[in-house]
Formats: sequence, structure tokens, C-alpha cells
Amino acid sequence: MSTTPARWPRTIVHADMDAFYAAVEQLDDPSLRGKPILVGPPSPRGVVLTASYEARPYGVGSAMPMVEARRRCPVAIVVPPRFERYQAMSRIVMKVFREFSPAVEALSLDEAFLDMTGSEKLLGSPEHFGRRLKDAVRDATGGLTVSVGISGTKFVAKVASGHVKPDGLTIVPPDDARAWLAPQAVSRLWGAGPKTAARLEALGFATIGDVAAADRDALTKALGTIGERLHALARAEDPREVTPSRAAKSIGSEITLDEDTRSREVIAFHLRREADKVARRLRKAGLRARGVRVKLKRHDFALLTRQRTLGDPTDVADDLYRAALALLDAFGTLPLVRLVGLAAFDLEPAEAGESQPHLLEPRKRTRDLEITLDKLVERFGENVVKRASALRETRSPGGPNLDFLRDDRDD
DNA sequence: TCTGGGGTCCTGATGCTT
DNA sequence: TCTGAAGCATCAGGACCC
Repeated sequence: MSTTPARWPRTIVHADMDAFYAAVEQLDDPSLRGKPILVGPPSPRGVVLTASYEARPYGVGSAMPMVEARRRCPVAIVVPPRFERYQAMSRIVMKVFREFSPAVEALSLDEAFLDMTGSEKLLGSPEHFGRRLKDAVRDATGGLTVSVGISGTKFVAKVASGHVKPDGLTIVPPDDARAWLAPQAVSRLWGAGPKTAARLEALGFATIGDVAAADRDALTKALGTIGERLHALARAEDPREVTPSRAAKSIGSEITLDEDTRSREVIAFHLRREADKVARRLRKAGLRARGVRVKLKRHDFALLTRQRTLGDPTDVADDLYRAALALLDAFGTLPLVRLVGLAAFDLEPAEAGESQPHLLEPRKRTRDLEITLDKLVERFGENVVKRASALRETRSPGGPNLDFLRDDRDD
């Protein structure tokens, strides 16, 4: 075994903040420290985004329905998410990462890969720069901890960062990677979710070592290309590079309704709001879309989608909304739905200037701003607007229930 | 337990073009 | 002009990740 990075073909670090949203809340509010907290929306159909480590012994975790999490952990304090605050803290963390390597690939707000290949002369052994990275994050954030995995590939580094949590540091020399992975469950393979893991287990593969030892062609025949990929990962073969930035391929927004509906008017009302949000984000990103996709989730959780290519690329809410209405017709008789979503895809850069909010043509801004309460009532009818407003009021009690009507600012 | 919202990638079916 | 094959693009759905 060698932990001397000079002998490593590549040195990849995966850094994963510990219970990030919950940790930020505990950092900002000392009264929450040391207590079980659940970060998640107060909506009756919400799920837990992050549970603090104090809450986890009660059997709660991410993606668990909030109702169930509160049943399991009645003493937990529920905190609504503050994404702007998490984004601000994430920028601080990513800045620390970039002080260690110019090649930082953010996977989400709270985790990133760093390519540290060749940095051993400057920063010493993986143990040494791993500890320095953790200390730097703690100092820059005022106390947040990060778990770090270091190995020769992205996949092994990622599994390693999750090996000891919170505040862990796990180093897996490339020569040891395959043996280190071998006893772990197949569900730890990147790309093997519940369905694929169940199929692997049905085929007799319980551990990553079992997959590594399998015949590649047989695995590919049984599972398709995913089988080939999992076989390579299980053998610690992962040539993917750390890529600092990737262009977005789609921008979408969706909302789970507090009550299921089959009303075209109510669904159209929500599509209008999602179109406004998506258009605003397109302009902020300096992008226009060539395609629009509408997503409906049925009451039984089956997903239905319809998409179309637009004649001209757009970043205007009205264009997205018109396309969405046409797609709504393409569904035919509407089922009982619980979620309404709209996404823009086939993105391309907007022409210079048009992406800047302050440079938008007055006519274009007027087109987005023209959705006033009167227009909504005219378009959907008073009852629909009242119903949608009432639903919103139940989600944001006390708040101005139609504030989104003015929400055209490019924040 | 009863399931969010943001995405990416893959697959099979279908339709268009050559 | 018609037909079939091949290649490509588009669409809908599924699985996955954080």
C-alpha cells in the first residue's frame, strides 16, 4: 500500500459537507445547536431535505415525508429552508476549494470534486492536505464540517467521503481501491438505485466485489449499458475527469399541489406561474430555449410528459406559457394530478444584451409584467384565482398570497 | 413512511429524410 | 412514382443523483 501521491496516476478529492442545510441553521441560530432539527417545507406534502445528526438516531433522513419524520422524532424542530443563505455559504465553501485546486467540479451546493493531481510537492501527503482542507472549511464558515474522501478516481473518492461521517477523512490508495470496494453493498455503486440494486441482487450479486468478478458481457446482456458501467466502477475503473463547469441542458420549475386536481384552469394557472419563473431564470442565465416540456404527475405518482420544439428560441414567459397550453391540450382528458411542472430545454446563449435584465426591450418587459390580478381573473376566472390563492395562503400563512404577480424582478 | 424539486442520462418507439 | 432500408431527430417514459 502506498499513500504517497507521487505514485498515484491521479489524485481526486471528494468533499461533502455534513448535513449542510441543518448545519447552516445550527450555525446561524445557537439555540438549535445540539438539537434534532429537520429542514424542510412546512407544506403537508413536504419531505425532509436534511436532518441534523441529532435527529438521525430516531430513524429520520433525507427524502422522508415530513409527516413520518415528525412521527418518528416528535421533539425535532422543523426549520423552513433558506436557499439563499445556503447558496451564500456554498459560495464561501467553493472558494476555499478553489484555493486548493483550480479544477473544482461542484455537484451541488454541498459537495464537489477537486483534482489534486501533482499537488503533493506543494501540499504534502493526502492526509496532510485533506486535514488542511477540512480546517480551511471550518475556519472560513465559522464551524461547518466536511467529510473528505481521497483516491485515484471520482467514484472511489465519492464512496470514501461517505465512509466516515460526519467530519471524516478517508484515503484509499488507488492500488487498494478494488479490494476496499469489494465488501460494500451493490447499492453503493453510482448509478445503481433501488431498481437496479434489486435487479443485481436478484442476479446473485450482493457486494461490489461480486459485480467486479462477474463476466462483463453477461452483465451487459442482463442490464444493458448500465451493466457495463457498473462493472467498470466495481473494478475501480473510472476515467472521468474533474470538469470545472458544465452548461445547463434544461431549466425547469415544478410545484406539488396541496390538493389533487383535474381542472384544466387550475393546471393552466400553475403553468403560468412556472413559465414566469423559468423565463426569469433563463434571462438571468443569459439563455433562450428551443423546447418546452410539460410534466404532470398523476395522483398515483405516474409521470406524464409532453414536449415540443419552438419555432424560435425564447426567454419570454408568454411564449413558454402558450407552448405549455398547447401541450396541455395534447394530454387529452386530464387525469387527477398532484404535480405540475414546466421545463425549458435545448438551451442556447441569448444574443448579446438581451440577457441583461436592464437591457430588455421595454415591450418584452411589458409582456411579462402584463400578468396582473385582473388579467389572471380574466384568463382563469375569479373562482380559479381565489382557489389558487387560497392554496398558496395555506402554504405561506400570513404572507401576501399573490406576491408572485409582481415577481418579475430578475433576482 | 408515502413519497419534493432541481436536474442528467438512457432507452425504445415513432416519424422524417435521403 | 412508389417502395424499402438506413440514419437521424424527436418524443415519452424510466431511473438515477443530490
